[in-house]
Amino acid sequence: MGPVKGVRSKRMPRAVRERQMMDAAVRTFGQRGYRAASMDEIAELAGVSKPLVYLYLNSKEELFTACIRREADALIAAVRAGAEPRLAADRQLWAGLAAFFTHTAVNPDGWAILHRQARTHGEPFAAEVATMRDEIVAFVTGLIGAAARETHRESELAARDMAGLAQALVGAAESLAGWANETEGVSAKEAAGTLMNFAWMGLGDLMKGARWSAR
Amino acid sequence: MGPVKGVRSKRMPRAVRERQMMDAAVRTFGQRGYRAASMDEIAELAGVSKPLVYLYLNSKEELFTACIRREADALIAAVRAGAEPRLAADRQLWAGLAAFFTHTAVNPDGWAILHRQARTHGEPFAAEVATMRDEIVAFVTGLIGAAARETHRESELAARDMAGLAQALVGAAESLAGWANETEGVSAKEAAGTLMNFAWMGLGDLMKGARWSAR
Amino acid sequence: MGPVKGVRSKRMPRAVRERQMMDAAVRTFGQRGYRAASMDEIAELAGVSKPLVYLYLNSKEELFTACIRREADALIAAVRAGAEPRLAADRQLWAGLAAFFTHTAVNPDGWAILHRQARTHGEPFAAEVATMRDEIVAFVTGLIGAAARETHRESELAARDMAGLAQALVGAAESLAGWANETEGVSAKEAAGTLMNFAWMGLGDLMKGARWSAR
Amino acid sequence: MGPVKGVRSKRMPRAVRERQMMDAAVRTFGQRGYRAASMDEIAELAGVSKPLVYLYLNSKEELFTACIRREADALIAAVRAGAEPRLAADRQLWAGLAAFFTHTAVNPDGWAILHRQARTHGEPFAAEVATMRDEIVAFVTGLIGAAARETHRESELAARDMAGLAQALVGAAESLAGWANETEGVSAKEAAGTLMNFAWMGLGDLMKGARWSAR
DNA sequence: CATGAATGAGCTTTCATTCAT
DNA sequence: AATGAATGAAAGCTCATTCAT
Repeated sequence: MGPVKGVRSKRMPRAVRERQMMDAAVRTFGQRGYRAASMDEIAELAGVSKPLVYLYLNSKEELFTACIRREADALIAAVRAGAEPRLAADRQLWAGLAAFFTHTAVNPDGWAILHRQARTHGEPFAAEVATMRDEIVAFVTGLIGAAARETHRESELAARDMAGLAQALVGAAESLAGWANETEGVSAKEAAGTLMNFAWMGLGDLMKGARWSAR
Repeated sequence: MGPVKGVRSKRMPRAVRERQMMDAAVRTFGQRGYRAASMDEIAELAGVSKPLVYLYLNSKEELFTACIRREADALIAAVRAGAEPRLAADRQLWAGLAAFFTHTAVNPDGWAILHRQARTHGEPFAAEVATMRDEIVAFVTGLIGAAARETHRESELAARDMAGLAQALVGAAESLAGWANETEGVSAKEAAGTLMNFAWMGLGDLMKGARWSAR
Repeated sequence: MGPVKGVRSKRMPRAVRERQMMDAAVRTFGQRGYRAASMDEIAELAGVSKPLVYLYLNSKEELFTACIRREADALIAAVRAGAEPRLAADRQLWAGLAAFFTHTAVNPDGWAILHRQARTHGEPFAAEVATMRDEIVAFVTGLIGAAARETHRESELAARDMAGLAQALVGAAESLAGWANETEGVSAKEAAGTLMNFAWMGLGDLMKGARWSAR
Repeated sequence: MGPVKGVRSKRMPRAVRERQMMDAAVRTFGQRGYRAASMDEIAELAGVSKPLVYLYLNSKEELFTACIRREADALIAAVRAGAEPRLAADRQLWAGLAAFFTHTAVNPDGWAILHRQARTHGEPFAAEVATMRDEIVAFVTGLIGAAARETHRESELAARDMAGLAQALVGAAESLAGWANETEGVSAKEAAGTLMNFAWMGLGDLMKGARWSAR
């Protein structure tokens, strides 16, 4: 089971300790929020004394920034790993969404930090996460453009339209991530399916009985 | 000109004073966040002494809750007022979205409280705003259902599907609200149009050149 | 006897409280030094809570600066009050020295702040007290010049020589202040007499053009 | 080139290591002050780990005391070496002063420790440096007595007067040391000359029995 | 001989909240 | 109706000091 959280286990190499601290910080920041989280609590959860946290991570601000970066990188990596580039664009989108829902479900504190906390506590942090979100939006925009080219020789979608659409899609995904994690029995794949139906087919078509499917 | 903010003017009826305090609180909470906002700052901005804030609003927590309620009610009212019930369901949806984008653009501090702060600072506040969001989701779900009935005798959309779709739609709207407020020259109606295209027509149709229009 | 130090006596006008705090701060800083003095100790000695000290004096740094200024002003005022301008220059100097020794004897903590602490704890504070010392040096330089003119039509003392002499005289006075305060039974007037013997008889010869030389 | 400061070089004899540490400590204490200097900084500047500093010097307090002693001994030695006992008393005094000004100019951190820091941070340290100062004052008192005997068979200077004069002279010297080190282009010999003018010409008259009086 | 890992204790500062008038 | 005066409690951060290797 590894060392029990909250109990001091002495003399570990720095890298290990640092990981423990970051884990504790992500959990505490995710659940309490940046301001409400105290360094005392983080240190206790990590099973170390407060000075050690400062020795390794320097300050609350730097610690939070480090958490944001770690979680952002992990999320991006998960999505990219999910969306295999050999697939068709719409299938890539579906797979990316599924990976996204899976990752956020498995890693709720990290998701809370990125989605809620970082954007609520001042420019430096918000900028950090905005960079990551922009990366995802760009990724999605690229997929939409690719899909358009695959489907029709001459797409009628202007660049600015695509940006708005990508914003809407990402926002919808973020919202569904919360919903899926809270609603009993909604799996990541299910959520991804719902969103693909919504995004790809549109409400109008859905009402006529049309459905998007992986093939 | 009315009483200048930040300057003490004596002896006003309670209702007026209370309004001044709430205005100051919404602005301060919206810009600083719940924790970073200090009662000192709120009192000063309201032009009253701190004990008076406590006399009327009891505590920081209650004050924040009161702000959430006031802003939530105002937002719901704006959306309901926008979506005239005599219109067709899709037009109602469009009108409601336009009203939503307009209200959030005009009232950014209130929107920040609802969208960011309340959800980030603990259950009691999150629950408060969840209630409002559920109300909006229910409203949207109702519109989707109505549209389905208007269009086809037997809708194939199950209740649970509709809930997910409504979640996605509301999330997309929230995301676009931020995007529209930050992006130069994107009006509320434009944002509503973008979202209707996305939601009603779907990416698939959009690529074929189809567009949703108010008529 | 007034309110006993260290015991809380409630609800006093701000000016009174502020004076109590400054008194406590001068005493604590003077005896412990800037760094070793804790705001806790100052607050306790002043008979108030720590937050009140911050409310009125803002920070440890500002509090220390305020102490320096207050004590510097008091010392300058004491010396100026002692040296009646109607007297001959040498008598003015004697009177000023006597006032200086008296003030430092009566006010040892204030003197410790100016002479020891302020100069030992960083530029901002050192600059503050340097200003005052320069004022005193200028005052003494003026007296030396006046005495020279009174005694001999054409003084042979160059400006730079006088600056050095004034530095030496002030340094000697500072040193004697410590010695007189520590040595049993040395009064302020006695110390002033000793220093006048040392300084004046030397100066008197200098003014006649005499110089000591290595051979 | 010798080992570069701040870089670890392994396995040196204890005496060498200890010297490096003391050098680093004198510099750090002299520039930052006793409290503001951190053992971390000292260890880093010495190029060793903190535990080694503790192993050799035991504690911050002992380290500081050791610095005071070393610098005091060095200063005394410099002054004694300067004042050749074969010379006449006034020339001895001049030479001693010149040596003093030279040593403090060359060794500003050591002088800061003795003159400023040690006297500012509590009895134990102040006592340490007071011993050294007393030694210098006694040395000067001896010179004054010798000069008096050389000049006049029966000196009219009582012992206590001489103590006061020596205090004044030493204080003047301390003050001039600061002035000379800060003022562009004032050499040690020049400062010694200024002080001899000030002091000796006055003392010369005193020895002839002259006295300044308030009337 | 030498150090990486770790902490107890203390400091400055802030804030929500109340009392006496 | 309204406020100047005051505080308990806690938070971020630093530092001298020690252990285990």
